[in-house]
Amino acid sequence: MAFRTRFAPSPTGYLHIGGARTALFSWLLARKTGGQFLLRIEDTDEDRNREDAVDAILDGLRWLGIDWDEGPEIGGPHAPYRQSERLAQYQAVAAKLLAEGKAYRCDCSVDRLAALRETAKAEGGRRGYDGHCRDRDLGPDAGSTVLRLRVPDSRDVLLDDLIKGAVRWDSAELDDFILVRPDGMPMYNFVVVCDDVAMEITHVLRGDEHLNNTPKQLLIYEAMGASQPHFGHMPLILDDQGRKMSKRFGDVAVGQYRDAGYPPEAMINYLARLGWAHGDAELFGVDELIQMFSIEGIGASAGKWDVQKLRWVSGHWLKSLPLDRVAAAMRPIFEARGYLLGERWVDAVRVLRERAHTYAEVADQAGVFFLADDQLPVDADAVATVLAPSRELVSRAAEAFAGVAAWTEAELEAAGNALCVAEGIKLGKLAQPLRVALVGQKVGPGLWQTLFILGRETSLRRMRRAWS
RNA sequence: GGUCCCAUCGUCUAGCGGCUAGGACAGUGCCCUCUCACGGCAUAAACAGGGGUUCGAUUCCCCUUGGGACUACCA
Repeated sequence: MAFRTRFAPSPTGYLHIGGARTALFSWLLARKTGGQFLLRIEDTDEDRNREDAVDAILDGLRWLGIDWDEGPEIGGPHAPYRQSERLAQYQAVAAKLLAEGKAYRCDCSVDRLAALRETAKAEGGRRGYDGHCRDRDLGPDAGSTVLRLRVPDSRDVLLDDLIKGAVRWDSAELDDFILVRPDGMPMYNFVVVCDDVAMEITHVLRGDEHLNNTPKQLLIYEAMGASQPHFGHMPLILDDQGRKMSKRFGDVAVGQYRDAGYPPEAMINYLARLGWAHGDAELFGVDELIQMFSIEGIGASAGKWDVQKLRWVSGHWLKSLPLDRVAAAMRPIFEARGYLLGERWVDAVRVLRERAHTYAEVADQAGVFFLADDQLPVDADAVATVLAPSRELVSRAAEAFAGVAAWTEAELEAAGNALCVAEGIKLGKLAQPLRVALVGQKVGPGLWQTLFILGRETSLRRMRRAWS
């Protein structure tokens, strides 16, 4: 069966990792079943409605490689895909509900409502709104009115959730909630249902925080006489405090991870594994995910965001992706740092990615190759304790390497080993001071690789100068 | 407060009545080695508690406890 799924973010200005994950799961389901994945912008709240806020979300999805079959920018058979442009449709549904007596007008003041909520809370729960206008049958000339749904007095509202299983509510717990505001702007629960019906969505995957909205929406489907889609409420992503991930925690926008140098493949892989499992497998490429993904594999309990594991996953992809892809991703990062890329910069990427976990780490370590000598951060302590006692040796090494015919790792290694034999020392005795001379640090890639990437000229210059 | 959800190593999880409770990240130790990484090997680490059901519960049911979400004329 082909699923029609959707992701319906509100324009917050960034793609939240929780949203990214529900989008990913929904997308995976659509791709797996040969169905469609749609994107819809929930922008009925005029207060926060900016075009660039939408773009940030689209950019995040695009970066992850999540494409949509219908939605902003590409349109589709159910256009428009912005709720702010679908007002007429909601009004038509509202008018029908009103005409059929499924909904009614209410002119209670916000003050009265607030007072009602207060007492309801103080007295221990139940409805906040008392149904005051329920049977007053207010007409169109009643002034400022909201439209409320007539909720059954006390009846079971059942949900068979794809992830949570059977959930039941008593409609007595629900208010005659508001469908449309006095100014004609429809409320969230109402538009969601209208759109999911209109767009023929078959499977709704969304965050757990929406579980309590579901009975209201179920009642709206009933009032509309529309058939309901399947619902799956995904467990939340928690921060290290065990709370729902929020801006307050720090890095909740996928853009922050992109900027921090995580490859999208890593983000996809980690996001997928957080809350979903396929046996013991940990590493998944997108194609594998599409093939392996299943709703049954989604867990019911919330999970904590673990940057350590993300980093490990990222390290895997950094090493596994085609070298040219990684190099292409690295280039702008190198340039942004003002690196002077020599002819062997791709070799540097090849060597460095084996020891890094993110693009940023590669860039950090690449400085020793691409920064001018006087820009290099030199470890003074290393120079004093490791290099200084062996300056003579390093300068003899410079002459030995100067005689190498072809500046290749193999030749360099041969020359280095020959020098050790001639000096009667072990490689370690030569390598450490040499490394400090070459890169100004005690740690770094293998000596032969370092020499090769640095090139003859720079290598010899740094050995001869030896930071003195 | 009310409604709802959740509960296996520190973390992500496997388990779908009978297992020495498995894997991965992180931790620790060893190996590899020109350093740091990478990698390899090893090690430590969990079924929240109490009742049931059952020949037998991590697994099914109930309660307790603990966590979380929601509780707008926001989405």
